[in-house]
Amino acid sequence: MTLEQIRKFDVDNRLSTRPVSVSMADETVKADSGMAAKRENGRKNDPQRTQEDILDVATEEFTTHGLAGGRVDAIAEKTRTSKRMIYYYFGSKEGLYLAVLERAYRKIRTLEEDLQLSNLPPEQALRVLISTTFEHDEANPDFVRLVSIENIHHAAHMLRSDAIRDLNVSVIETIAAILDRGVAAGVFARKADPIDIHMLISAFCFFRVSNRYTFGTIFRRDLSEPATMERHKGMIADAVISYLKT
Amino acid sequence: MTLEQIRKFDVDNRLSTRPVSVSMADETVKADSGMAAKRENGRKNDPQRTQEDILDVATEEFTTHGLAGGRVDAIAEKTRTSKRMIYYYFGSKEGLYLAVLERAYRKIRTLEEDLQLSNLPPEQALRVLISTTFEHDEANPDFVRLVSIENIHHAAHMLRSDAIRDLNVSVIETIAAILDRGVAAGVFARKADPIDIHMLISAFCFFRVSNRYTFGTIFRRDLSEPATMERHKGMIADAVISYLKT
DNA sequence: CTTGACATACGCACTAGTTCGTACATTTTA
DNA sequence: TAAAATGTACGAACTAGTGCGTATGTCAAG
Repeated sequence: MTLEQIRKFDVDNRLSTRPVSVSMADETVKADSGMAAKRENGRKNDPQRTQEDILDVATEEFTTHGLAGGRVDAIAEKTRTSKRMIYYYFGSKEGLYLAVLERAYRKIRTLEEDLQLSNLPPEQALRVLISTTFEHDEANPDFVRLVSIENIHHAAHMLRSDAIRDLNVSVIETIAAILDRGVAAGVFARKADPIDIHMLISAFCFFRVSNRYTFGTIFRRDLSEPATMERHKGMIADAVISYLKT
Repeated sequence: MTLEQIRKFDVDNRLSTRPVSVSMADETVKADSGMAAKRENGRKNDPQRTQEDILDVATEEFTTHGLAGGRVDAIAEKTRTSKRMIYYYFGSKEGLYLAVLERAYRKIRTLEEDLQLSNLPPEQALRVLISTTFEHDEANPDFVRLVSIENIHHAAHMLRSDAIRDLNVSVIETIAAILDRGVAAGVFARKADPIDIHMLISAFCFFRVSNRYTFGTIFRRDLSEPATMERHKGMIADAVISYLKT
């Protein structure tokens, strides 16, 4: 009971925004807005680089050991800076974790946006989208890991971040448009729910990466092998499309 | 560096089998073999019940907080016994976690075995199998959680347990038989790999549960709603079958 | 059917080592 | 010189694991 309370307090308490902990929000703005001259010459003070460095190391640590398993001291050691700086910039372990999570989400948003699918025929557009999702998850195991960890924690941290919630909406709109065009053109027989379709695609792509180890151990199969990857990519695309055509 | 070493040492060191820690293996045997008279009357010494009690609480703790996040003291507090007993029976935190994991796997093995699918027509057999998988994952979020946690730890604990590895093989044989019959009967056009098909089914069913929180948060959708469940169950079945028929 | 030796089951209270976080001092930049 | 950035050393709380003593049940001998 006492332990539970302490643990809960710990989590709730992380809301207190430390001096610079908000700097994550305008990070990019800062970099663009004028005085980024420090980075060029090999001077010393370089907050942006320091923060990025910390985030890189922290991502690695958290994705490998989980949130509770990740050690702040271990992160500090692998950084070119000190533990003091982690707390200076991110306020707390949870603050750091949240920053890692937000950065991971921000990274993928950009990738998903510049897909021009509206001029492709529906079926082909869907295949491109599936291909992209597949390759994205395959190329970003860190992201997959973080999402898995978030789920273990009931998405508690994601709830606090408005930024994260608003992201994947665009994917749904893209899918919805493709489905509508497909039905209108008569290539898709079924009027499916776009979120369901997104889930069908996402589940497979995500699972391949998230459950790589247990699945690989049980069935003694290396899921990262190129031939296997190609076969799987084709399978999920065929499955989705044949489903929509039925 | 030092921290890493210590952590690794910690993990490796848990192999040492404590006096009674093997009792998990012949747990059922013990219970059946004669003197189980203790349990009936409300006497005091009751190893089986104590161990079960500990495992119940530990399952809850680990699935909620992860392996590193789970606290032995917290488990001990919620048990009707003491922390000393946890170490008496399971040797270490990792030992306890492993016991939890094994029990979870053992539980599902029994369910999967008594499915008589060989006399059903292929398509229907597959639908029943998919239905079963779907409902199993839905009904056992603890199991799903544990597998997710195992993946974060690179399936390190599963590797040590021979018992776990040998389980899911039967599912593959079942699927292989169905696919063969389907192709022979001409209802399935495609000669698919049974492990791939298992993955396609498993991924969706698993993802619905494992990513419930993040998915629910992003798309504001409650995946445990009956109507949604039924729709999803139908979707994955239709997708798999239409894929095989194409 | 007692009695006593012995093994198993159990609990209190403690320890050694971590782990997050911070107070204080110092340097760098503007 | 003020403000931002950084390093060092330390502490309070937590956490896995244990030493030691007690209770409970078993079994064999008297």
